[in-house]
Amino acid sequence: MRLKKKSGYHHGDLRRTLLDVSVATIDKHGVDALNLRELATRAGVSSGAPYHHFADRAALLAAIAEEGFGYLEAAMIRERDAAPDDATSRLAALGRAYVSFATAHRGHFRVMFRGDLIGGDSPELVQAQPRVFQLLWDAVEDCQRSQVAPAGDLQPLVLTAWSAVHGLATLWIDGALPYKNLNPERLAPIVSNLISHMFAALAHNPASRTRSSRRQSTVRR
Amino acid sequence: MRLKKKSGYHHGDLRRTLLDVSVATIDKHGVDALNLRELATRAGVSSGAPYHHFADRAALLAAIAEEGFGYLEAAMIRERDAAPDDATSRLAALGRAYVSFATAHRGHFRVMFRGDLIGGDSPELVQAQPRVFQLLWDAVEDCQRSQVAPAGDLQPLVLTAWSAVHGLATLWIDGALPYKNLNPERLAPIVSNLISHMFAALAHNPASRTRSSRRQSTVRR
DNA sequence: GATCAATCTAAGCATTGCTTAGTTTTGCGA
DNA sequence: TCGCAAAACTAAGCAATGCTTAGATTGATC
Repeated sequence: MRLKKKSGYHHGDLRRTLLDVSVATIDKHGVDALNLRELATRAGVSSGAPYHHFADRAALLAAIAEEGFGYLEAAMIRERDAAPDDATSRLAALGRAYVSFATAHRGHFRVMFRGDLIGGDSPELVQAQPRVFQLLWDAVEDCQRSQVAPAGDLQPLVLTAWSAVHGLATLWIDGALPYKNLNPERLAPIVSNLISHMFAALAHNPASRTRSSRRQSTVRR
Repeated sequence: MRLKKKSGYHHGDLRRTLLDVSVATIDKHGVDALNLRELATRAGVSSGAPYHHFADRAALLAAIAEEGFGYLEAAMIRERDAAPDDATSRLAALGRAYVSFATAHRGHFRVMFRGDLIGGDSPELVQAQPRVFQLLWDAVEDCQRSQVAPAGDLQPLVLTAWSAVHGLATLWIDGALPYKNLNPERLAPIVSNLISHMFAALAHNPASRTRSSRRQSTVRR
């Protein structure tokens, strides 16, 4: 990953090269290992050149995050539309796409939720995340309409589904899972299985209304 | 958070002070904002002093992570033992404790899973995480024994439970949840509800065997 | 009371993010 | 085609920060 410059002085597509080299570095060594001077050297330019394409390091990372959300959204839509045409299958497909994206694009994923690094100023980035979230929200709502998710407040359901896939992706990427035998291929069916049955099972369990307003009447005043 | 030195030259308990000030800074501004020189100034010592207590920045962060795992383990045990004496309630208590810890000790939690920062060398740290994991594992196993979790391979069940609480905690801490009305108090019942019913419901759903060996016989050769 | 280890200070080196001033190239209108 | 303004890049350097080194101060132990 050291895309060379073509002519002498002008690089040709330095912005693209910087993004690619950065993502590869972050994938291999983490965000903190990304060094703008070394990055410039690897891209074949001087250390000041990147600043003509990105205001600062945070802006570079924000661009990576934005790109990542774009890829993620596309992958989720693709998998969802390729899934069988029932609400549960489509939600499961979204979950699988989420985890698959994280494991396959570690470099992007490692940046996408680091609000502390990228300082959520970029307007494109601010809009990218809610779009992904909306996909999930709509799918859960479909499950509810199809009565394969419990009635009631949608928020806890969406939160549960998102947390499960996000947690799995995060733990995997951080290398926190104490399983040696766990590769990304084995992750997908776990997600599938989880999502497919979780809401369906909950829907038939009368105790699982999700409104949090189950205060006991004795406590009420 | 600027514990002063008592006498003139020697601080008294610099190590403790460094940890406390660090955690407070990380809680407020993130790990990347932690600056050893400013840290030293805040603790009232010169910029070289911290290196007599921590080999480098990574070692300081590792100490914070280790401390965090200790607190987390204690909180989980406390909540579990205070819960009603059935497997489901105890697992739910573990989950609540996990999320509560994360929101209440953001400074610690932000470091605990950043293997890229702390370089997993410290032997105490290496042992701390599996202990927490074991708590979860045992609780899920109890659920299985009590038949409130599906039979079969335990790994996907543990993974699901852990992912859900870890994801919720992570999303919350990263400020990624697009809910304005969501405070830590509202998180706890969501976790409780999720954990309490997830496995129980799954246990009665015959399609949810967790062994991933459900290849169709037609594909088998 | 002397000695030694632990703790701390002062000073400085190397790395890295970013800026500034000037150079080279490209694109575009006259 | 010419000329010029904007874009892209280089070279040099400042400031912040992690870490090291040499030496000063303190507290503990015999």
